Amino acid sequence: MIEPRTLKGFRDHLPAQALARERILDVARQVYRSFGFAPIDTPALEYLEILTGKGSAETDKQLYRFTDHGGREVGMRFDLTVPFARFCAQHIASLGTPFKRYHMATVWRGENTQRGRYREFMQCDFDTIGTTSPVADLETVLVVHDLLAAIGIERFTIRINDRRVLGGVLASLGLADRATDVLRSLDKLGKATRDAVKAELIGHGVVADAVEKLLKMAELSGSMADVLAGLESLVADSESGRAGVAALRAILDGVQAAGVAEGRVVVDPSIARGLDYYTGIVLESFLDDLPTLGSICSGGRYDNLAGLYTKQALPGVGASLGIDRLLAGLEELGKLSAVETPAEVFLVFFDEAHLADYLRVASALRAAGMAVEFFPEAKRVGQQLKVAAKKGFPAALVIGSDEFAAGTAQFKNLATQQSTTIDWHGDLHVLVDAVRSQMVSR
RNA sequence: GUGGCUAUAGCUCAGUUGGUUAGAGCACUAGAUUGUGAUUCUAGGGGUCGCGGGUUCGAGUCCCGUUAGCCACCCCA
Repeated sequence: MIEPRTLKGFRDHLPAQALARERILDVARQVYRSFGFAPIDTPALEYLEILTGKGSAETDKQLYRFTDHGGREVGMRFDLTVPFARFCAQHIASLGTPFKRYHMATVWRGENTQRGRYREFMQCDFDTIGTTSPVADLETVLVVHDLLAAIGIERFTIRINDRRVLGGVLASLGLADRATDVLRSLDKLGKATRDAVKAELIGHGVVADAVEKLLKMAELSGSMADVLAGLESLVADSESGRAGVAALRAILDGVQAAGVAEGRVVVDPSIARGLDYYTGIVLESFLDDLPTLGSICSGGRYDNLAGLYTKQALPGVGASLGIDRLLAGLEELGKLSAVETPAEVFLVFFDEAHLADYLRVASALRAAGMAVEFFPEAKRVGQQLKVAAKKGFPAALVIGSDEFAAGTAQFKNLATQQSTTIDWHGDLHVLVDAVRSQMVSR
């Protein structure tokens, strides 16, 4: 016998989890579409050169790669951004700009696993390309907000910053050439201790005076107005830095105008993001009840998405929801439902002689838009109800020979164990209407 | 990829300085009960002790390796 097992970092999804996943995917699809983003898809496999071209040494290491049967060097996509860049280089001429798309698909990274970190996981990206409008930046933040809210997360925070602010501060400190290292160190504030970050910065050759200024920047706090004012004074001598602060201010004003609750979107000068292609706003979002999980939805603005594949400059802005990390978080917080069925009505198979009647009833309910599971075996009623309750059906419909004779049915609320009698006199329309109203008032 | 912790039934766990045939609760199956999820009672299925070596008269227990999970680094969703 072969031992059944799954690869490290790869997982099976049982119904309870798969239902939760699909629900979030449905919500994401709905929110993206509500802003006019259109769906696309790309292959899981790409020519290796497409994927390795822009990647850092790190992503190259994490790439799943192999030689296919035709001798081609291929790789599995490790994010949705790089394939999208290739996609745009090939198709933007026929799509036109600005172009808004969403893409929800599986990606693979051969890195070490941890809580909320897998080797196979799904990303739900959306991007607006071909425009440098600040409205697109604002809209990106609004989409993330609406998405997390629509998923039903009550406590979350979207943290935004602007690379130009960081760049301005670094330039004024003469650290532009060490930007990546410095930003990565600053990014650890909140996770590592202040002294550890300090030591790391000094290790990067930052002089003590500059270290203090960097920490002062990253630790700016108070009202949003205070933070923005603080940043403004730090970047006073940098034109792009001032532009960055203005952009952040515009986003805060915009989300307020759009009716986003206070505190949901905040400026956090320590948000840098490791990815070095970001050039404007950057954003990360966190579950307030589980900040150590890491960001569940991140993104930002970039100047040139597809420079490796086309001469056409394609600026854009977008973000990505990490649905598997989010699910790991929701599960840890006990916010995932244990329901194992997508159906609402469990139809008990009571009396074998009435099989045809059960099939008619089930069909009528389905035609009316209800999901119905008809139990395939005429086993004991108690057993069938037990199964139904365990799987989380909200309701069961019990119609035995007595009920068929009397033209009635028992509608059983499986959560409260209470039954009500439906008089349908053999008229399926009456039965369907009654079940529907019972489901609603349940 | 580097380092640390962990692994016994479907789940949660017990298992004595190494000593007979590895246990409990819950869950599951059948029956008491051929018309209703509980309770009770009866019977039952299910474990190569993650896997592979080693030490020993004897290993679930000690040692080494390996796989997986978790944690830290790194990076990120």
